[in-house]
Amino acid sequence: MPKVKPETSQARRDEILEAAETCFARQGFHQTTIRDVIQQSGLSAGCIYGYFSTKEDLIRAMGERRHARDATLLSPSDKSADPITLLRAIAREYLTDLEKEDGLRTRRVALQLWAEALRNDEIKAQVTSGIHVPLAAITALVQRGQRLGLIDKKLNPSSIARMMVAMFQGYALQRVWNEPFKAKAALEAFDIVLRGLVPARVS
Amino acid sequence: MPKVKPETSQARRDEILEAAETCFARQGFHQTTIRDVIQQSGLSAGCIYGYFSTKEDLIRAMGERRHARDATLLSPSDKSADPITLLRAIAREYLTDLEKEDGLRTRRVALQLWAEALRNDEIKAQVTSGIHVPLAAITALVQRGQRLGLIDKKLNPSSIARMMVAMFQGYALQRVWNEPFKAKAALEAFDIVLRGLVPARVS
DNA sequence: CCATATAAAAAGAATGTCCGTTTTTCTTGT
DNA sequence: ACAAGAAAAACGGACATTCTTTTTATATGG
Repeated sequence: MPKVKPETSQARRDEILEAAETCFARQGFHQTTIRDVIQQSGLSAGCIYGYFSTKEDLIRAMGERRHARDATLLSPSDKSADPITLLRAIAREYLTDLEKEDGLRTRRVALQLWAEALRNDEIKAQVTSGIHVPLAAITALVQRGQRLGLIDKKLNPSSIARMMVAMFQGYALQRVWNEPFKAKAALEAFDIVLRGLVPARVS
Repeated sequence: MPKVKPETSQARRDEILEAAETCFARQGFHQTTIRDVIQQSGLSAGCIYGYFSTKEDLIRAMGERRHARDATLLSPSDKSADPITLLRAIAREYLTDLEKEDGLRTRRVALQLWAEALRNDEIKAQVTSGIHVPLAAITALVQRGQRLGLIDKKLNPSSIARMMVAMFQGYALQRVWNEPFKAKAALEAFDIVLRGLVPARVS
């Protein structure tokens, strides 16, 4: 019974996704034709449709791939250091990743997905769940900081989390438009926020 | 000479843009067909192509329209109140506008434009110039604040401006995805940033 | 260990729909 | 009445997808 080894099959799939990502980053989902993906991958129509039933399916798979990547990026290093330090570590990791050249392609696709989420519920679920993970992590950190007295107890943890995530996403936007972006400067700006979190000193 | 009055002509143009905006907000640029716009507007293909030479042209005009709207929204009220208050006023205006239901349609189109900017240089120019106006305004305010001793002189004004704009844009993203968004909570979070700006007290 | 049969996988041509745009015809304002 | 504006039909091309043919990998029999 001649069936190709699963690892080979998986490799082909990745090959196709890789080619598709290149095309999508360059031209967007809807300007990219299957022919483009064919050309980029060096494969054929029949082959691609063996792995993805439809172009939409390919986009969905693209979303999954991205989702997985970001989930690992923004999850807090589980060390039980103090919350402020951990927040800063998360920001640092995200912002330096943003600065890297090779993350650009990925982030261009991410922006496409953000827009796609407006009209495709499945993509939207991917995108929002991709947000909720870091939201929850940051919220938990802030709460811990409050318990430790490092962060003003009057502040709403989830509002803070939303603000930080908004910042990160906004930076990502500026980055893909090739606006001047320096992780160092962005991190300094993030420190301003951290400074604003500390409880007012009673005088 | 039977030519329609310019005001009528302008009204038609707006009518078309209005219909297009509805379609674009609903389905995105590339899922919207000219036929959709025809149906939505109740006009005809010939008519639309009399006002816009091409679909791309329609998208470009859409971008201009949005650009104009946002330019007025984020420009600082020119009063010479203290910079911190003015920053807060800008944030307040933007965030409450974001909360309004009728701004949603517009912002959905904005997100499409953000993605479109990746592959269309004209749109990209619109988008980035739409950013640079508030960036400059906020930078100037921060500088004034520093001169007045209200803001820590060690901070880089344009980094701060970029951070704030990133925040605003990120909030806009969350908003169009129907994530829970409350202008009040967002403004409180913004106040954290403002608090972080004040110079460290010498003790 | 090689040869071969076989079914999956890939290639490449073919198909039919849909869409942007143009052209032609009709309507309307002045 | 007449030219411009608008409607509606028509066109050509491109695209996603399918279908047919060819190739390839593997399991089995010698």
